[in-house]
Amino acid sequence: MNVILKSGDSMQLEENATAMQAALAISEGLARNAVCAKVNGELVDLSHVLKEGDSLEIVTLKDKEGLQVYRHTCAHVLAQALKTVYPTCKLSIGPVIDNGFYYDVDFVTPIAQSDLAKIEQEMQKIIKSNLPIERFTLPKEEAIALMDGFSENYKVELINDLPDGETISFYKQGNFTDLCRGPHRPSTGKIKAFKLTSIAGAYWRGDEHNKMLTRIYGTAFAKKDEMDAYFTMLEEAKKRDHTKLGKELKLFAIMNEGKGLPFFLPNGMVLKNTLVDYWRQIHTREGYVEIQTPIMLNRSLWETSGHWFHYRDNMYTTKVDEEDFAIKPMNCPGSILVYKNEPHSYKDLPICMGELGLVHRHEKSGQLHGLFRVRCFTQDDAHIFMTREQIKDEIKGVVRLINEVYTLFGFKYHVELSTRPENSMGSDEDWNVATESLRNALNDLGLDYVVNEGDGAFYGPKIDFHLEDSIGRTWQCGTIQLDFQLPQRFEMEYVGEDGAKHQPIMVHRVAFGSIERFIGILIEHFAGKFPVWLAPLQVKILPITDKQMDYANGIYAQLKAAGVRVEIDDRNEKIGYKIREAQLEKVPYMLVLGDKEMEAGQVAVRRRDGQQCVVSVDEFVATVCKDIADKTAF
RNA sequence: GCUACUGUGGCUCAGUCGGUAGAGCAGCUGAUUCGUAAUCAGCAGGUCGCCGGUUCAAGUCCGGCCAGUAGCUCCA
Repeated sequence: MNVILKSGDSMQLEENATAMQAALAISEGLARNAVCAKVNGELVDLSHVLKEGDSLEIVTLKDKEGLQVYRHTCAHVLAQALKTVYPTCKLSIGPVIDNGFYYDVDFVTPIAQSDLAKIEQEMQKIIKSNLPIERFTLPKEEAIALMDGFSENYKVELINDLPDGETISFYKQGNFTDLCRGPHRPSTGKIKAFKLTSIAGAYWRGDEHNKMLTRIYGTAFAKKDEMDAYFTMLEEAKKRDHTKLGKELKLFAIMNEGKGLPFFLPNGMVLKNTLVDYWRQIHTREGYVEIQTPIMLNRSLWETSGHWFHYRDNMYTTKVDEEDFAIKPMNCPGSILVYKNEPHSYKDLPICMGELGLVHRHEKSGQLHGLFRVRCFTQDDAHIFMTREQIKDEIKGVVRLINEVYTLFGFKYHVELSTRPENSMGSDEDWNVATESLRNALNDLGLDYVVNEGDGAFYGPKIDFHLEDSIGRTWQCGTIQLDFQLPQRFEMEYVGEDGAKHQPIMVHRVAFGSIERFIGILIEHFAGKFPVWLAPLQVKILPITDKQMDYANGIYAQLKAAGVRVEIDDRNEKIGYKIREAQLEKVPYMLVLGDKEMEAGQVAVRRRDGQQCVVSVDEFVATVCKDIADKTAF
């Protein structure tokens, strides 16, 4: 018989040959590295029997799918080890995730992190005994009976939810059998490098009303050095953790007196203000006006907006003079009141109203994390009020602006368009116009984007920006959301060309998202080594002895006059000590001043990255000023 | 909020079997005036997160609370 290979060539095989036999026929090396096969686009075991005309691809560990299957097999080894060490535990699910795998297990007595070593040892034994992994199938009823016999009630529940009449596949290795779609590597001995990394709680089926099971995380790699590289990468990520750097560089602090409520320290405040200055500059250029609305408004406003009923649990409220108030969790209602403060004509539109709004949201305590998830943060919010016809061009303007911001910081990003969800409000026509406008705006700009069908907000479709930091993690920051609901609830209007009243379309948008979160991301992205224009301290002058103090003071004054953030380290310390300290503070420029420089009217420049040069004072001032003006990074 | 883990001077951490706390850095004082990542010496600094319990005796064991970390759930 013949099968078609990935290359398009056909290969002749004996009748009833397996994928493994096909791999062997191609080459012994391929057979050795084979994890599973892809037959007619579906992943199958190597023991899969081929048929005439099948398309065949041998999957190895080099393929993403091959690595996933490998890790999945490792998850089964984990499960087998758990059943050996803890015979009374009950297994639930054990899938592959981005960098490894996990297994959710219900233990009679909880296990601890320290038990992982013992489990790993048992896994090693299973790997060493190189048990063959065999697939078999059963009809649904028998499958349930089998799992019931093992008292695996979670597995029984899973099978029960599968469609009637379906045959259920199982994988057996030694005395251990697990419900599984497969495929798997042919034997347990194929696992080379693995590690159990952590344990955590996880709800059965991801529902917080269900029992919490113990999740054991692990990872596996084809080779040990690949795994070592992975753990090294994690260590690197830890070094740039913004909570750690935030403390070391004295940028911000979160005190016990207010959890999730960050304090900005002087250095962090410089960073924040610099970002805000930049934000104002580009928004003014784009024709935005800026407003500020109160942090707290009365109940009737929040009833009109709907927050009082739908967002109550997350709002901080208070009662003053018998009247209920809420601290704003969002800026939009305030912005709408500003719009409604005077009548509008179609000639006024679009109105782009920006607000750096401080919002408070009572997020659950367990989800707070550094500056990434806080209870009080500043949104670089703006609302655009416009006519239906203006949607596309306005969206394009916002997308361009967000692109400009992310590009400046060197972030790559991807865009997602979310469309109408099931329980949405507004007419079909509104949704179509809006969604098409967003789509056309993205198409016009030639941007690639993913569509999330039905993932929009109930009040309108949206575009989200997910930015990628320097080590490949993604964060959702910018969003552009169309809103049909609030203009209606607040009875917003403008007078059209026809003299009649019309309802404006409203857009909510943020570029940074939350300034706090954005700063957190910047800290990690730059590992604390901010570009000169953002660095809290840009230049540190280091006189070698106090003989150079007058000279240092002169340079200090000159830099200060040029608007540079500069300090002199005038302590009686050796130059090596001063350099070390400035280096740890990650100051972009250090100026070493000794007799030589003083006599020549020069400065010895040491950059944070180790580069050194000697230049005239004027030349150095010009360099720094250019770095700041151009917002360049090094 | 849930599960697990953690909490010792400003920071990083040690503290054995329960016997009432230790280092380095930072700080202060003095000496040193020095050429590209730590000069030397001295001083000072802690109710061991908080509250309660067990014990002759608790940083250490137990319980509750507070806070942090990882993950889950959530982020209209």
